[in-house]
Order: sequence, then C-alpha cells, then structure tokens
Amino acid sequence: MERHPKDAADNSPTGTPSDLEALIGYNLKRAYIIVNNDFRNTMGRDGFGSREFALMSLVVEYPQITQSSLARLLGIERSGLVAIVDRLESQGFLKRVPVPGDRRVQALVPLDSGIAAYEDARTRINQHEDKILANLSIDERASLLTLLKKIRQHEEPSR
Amino acid sequence: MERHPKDAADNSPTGTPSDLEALIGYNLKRAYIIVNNDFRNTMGRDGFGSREFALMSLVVEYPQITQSSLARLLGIERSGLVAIVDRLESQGFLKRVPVPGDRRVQALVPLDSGIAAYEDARTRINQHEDKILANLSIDERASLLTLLKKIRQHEEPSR
DNA sequence: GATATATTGTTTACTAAGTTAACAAGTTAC
DNA sequence: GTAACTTGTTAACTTAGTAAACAATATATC
Repeated sequence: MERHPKDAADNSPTGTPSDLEALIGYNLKRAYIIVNNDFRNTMGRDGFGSREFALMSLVVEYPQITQSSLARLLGIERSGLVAIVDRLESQGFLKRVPVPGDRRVQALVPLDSGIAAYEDARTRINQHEDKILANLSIDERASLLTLLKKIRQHEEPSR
Repeated sequence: MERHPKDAADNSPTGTPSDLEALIGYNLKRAYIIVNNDFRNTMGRDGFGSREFALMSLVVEYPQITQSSLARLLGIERSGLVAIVDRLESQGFLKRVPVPGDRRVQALVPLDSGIAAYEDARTRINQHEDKILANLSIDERASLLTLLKKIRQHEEPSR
C-alpha cells in the first residue's frame, strides 16, 4: 500500500541521475535538513534547539562571554541572540551579569542546571551524530568534517 | 579599524577548538549557510532562488512531471510547491497543462524562456560552486558529494 | 575636555522557507 | 457502489533568521 501510482502522465525518475543530484549545494541542503530533523527528534519538544545548544556550549566553554562575542562566534546577528538568551535565562540555564569595567555589557554565565542540561544534551547529540553518520567510517567522518571546514573558510572572518 | 576590542570581560576564543566545532551537524549548518548566501548573491535579487532552480531543473529534465512527483523528488510537501510553481508560471517559465488520463493532475511543462533561464542559471551556478569549493581539489569535491549522499540515505524513501 | 565615532544590548517590523490541516474534485480497489 | 486514496489547493501557523533604529555607554582625536 506504499506504492505510488506510476503517474501515467510523467516520466519522472527513470534512474537517470539528474543535473541537480550532481550539485554539492543541493546535496548539502538535503543533508542538512535530514540532520536537523533528526536533531529535533532526538532532543524532543522541550529540549535544546540547535541554536540553544550551540549557545550553551559556548557559554559553558567561555563563562562570562559577551553577547557580541557570541554573535560573532556563532555567525549570527546580535539582535537574533536576544531571544535565545532570553529563553535560556528564563529556563534558569544561564544568567546575565553586569561587567565591572563596561556598563554596556552583560556577560553570560552558565548556571548549574544549565551545565547539567548541556552535559545531558551533549550525550544525546553524540548518539544523534552516531545515528545519522552510521553509513560513514571513522575516517569518512573526519574527512567530512575537514571538507565542511574548508567550505567554512569562506566566512567573513568576523565581520 | 576592523579590530574587535578584545572584550575585557570575556575570555572567548583562546584558540581552543570548542566542543561545538567538532560536531558534524554544526559544521554542516554553517557550511550550508555560506553556500546558500553565496547562491543568493550569485543569482541576484530577481534570479532563481534555490527552490525555483531545483524545481525548474526537474521540470526541464522531466517535462510533463506532476506536482506530486516533484514534491516527492524534492522532499517537500505538495502544499509548499504550489507557491513556487505559481511564481514560475507567472514568470512564464513553465505552464500547467491538463493530463488526458487523469483530471486531477496538472502536468508541468517547461516553456522556452524557462529553459533559457534554466540554462543561464545553470552556468552561473557552476561558477558559484567553483567559487565556494575553491579550497577543494577535484577529488575532495567528489568525496564530499559521496559523503553527503551517504547522509541522505537516511531519508524516508519517498513517503 | 569636547566632540565625533563606535559598540552593546535591545525592540520592532519584516522575510524566507517551510509545515499542518482541511477541502473539493477525481480515481482506484474491493 | 461504496470506501479509501490521490491531487492540487488554500489558510493559518512556525521557525530561524535579517535589517533598521535606539538609548546608553565607551573610545579616539583634536
């Protein structure tokens, strides 16, 4: 009952590898969508989204980091960060603290429950990556990482 | 004048490769964003978006293809396709034609100006891919393509 | 020390690229 | 003939952002 009615009208997948399938950009997008969907499924409705996770990861690694630094590291706009930080703060995962030297700045500090949630997410994400990369050998994973980073060299250094 | 004021407050990038940077998912997303942005810049304000291009590519390759087949091939919902097809039709790049055997279906047929626009986009996209993949050798490109396709094997076969 | 320029966090309004649910019209399976 | 399904479509919604403006504060330059 899963069969699609070989549309009388069209002559779609003849097995020919289309132009499209030879494009890195197209494959990158499709792969990204799969990975992102599995990330969501793995983390569940209430868990970290990928932005929240990435942000917490950096806050845990660099306690007292500034929102502007964070935006630069994550490659997103300062304005976009606000909502993410708001959410994480309201969940009690981090707090904004004033910085002595500069009254414009509010440094982000991870709270205990935030660190715990991060560690927890971290292990679930390892499983998630193991799952989506099940078809790749260890070498292939390393290779993929390297290749993606080579593409990332096209990033504007920090704006 | 491009220097960022080494925030007195935070101890951000110490050169340590963060946890985050070791994740394929994160690198995939960052790479995807770069590629997508360059795609947009390459195609310009009025050119094809990536969805329009992908769709036109398949319509050119499989004239008379059905919207449902297209949605399956592209991995998106039928409902999402409608707006894209509307736009391409209003631009005179393709038309919907009724199909003799099945009155529910409207096959998509590329028009001459659509084929021309596609060919044109195609060459610009080749340049775009050459640009974003400039750091990769021919072998590395092939390898990247293969690895991305391996991730794509996790797609639900066609729903 | 005054003034110009820049940075920080924030709000608001916007856009892109989807999804889900519902529907009428038409088709296929039993 | 009826039940179940497919097709294209609309409408309402969600997610992940961007861009522009702003007040408060900091830095640089004369």
